[in-house]
Amino acid sequence: MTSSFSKRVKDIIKKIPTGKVATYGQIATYAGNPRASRQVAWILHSSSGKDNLPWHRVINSKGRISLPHNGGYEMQKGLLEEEGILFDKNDRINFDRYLWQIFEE
DNA sequence: CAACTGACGATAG
DNA sequence: CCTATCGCCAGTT
Repeated sequence: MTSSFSKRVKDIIKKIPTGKVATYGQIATYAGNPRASRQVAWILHSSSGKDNLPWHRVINSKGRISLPHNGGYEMQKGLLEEEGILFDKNDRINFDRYLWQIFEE
């Protein structure tokens, strides 16, 4: 079942520092598969509530939340704002300020 | 083993 | 900005 990839992804997500966000591509890349961004999303669905994953810190490459406005979008946005992550008027996150510099750790 | 599924990404128009 | 398409990969059925 849990191939090392999935485990690594969960591990990485847990390491995202408060006040920072990461993209699916980033996580997938860091986990060893630059093209497995979909699995990252899938894993979030699979175990965001089971493990204590800060799923709200994971966004898409556009700097936006992928969830529909009636399916968690507002909740995720609220959680991020509580951590000090603000959105611009296009509802996008400013990568220069909030993107997790994953290779610095 | 085959088909299907995704909270994606990049590209093309 | 938008939609349409294809690629990619792990996990399910």
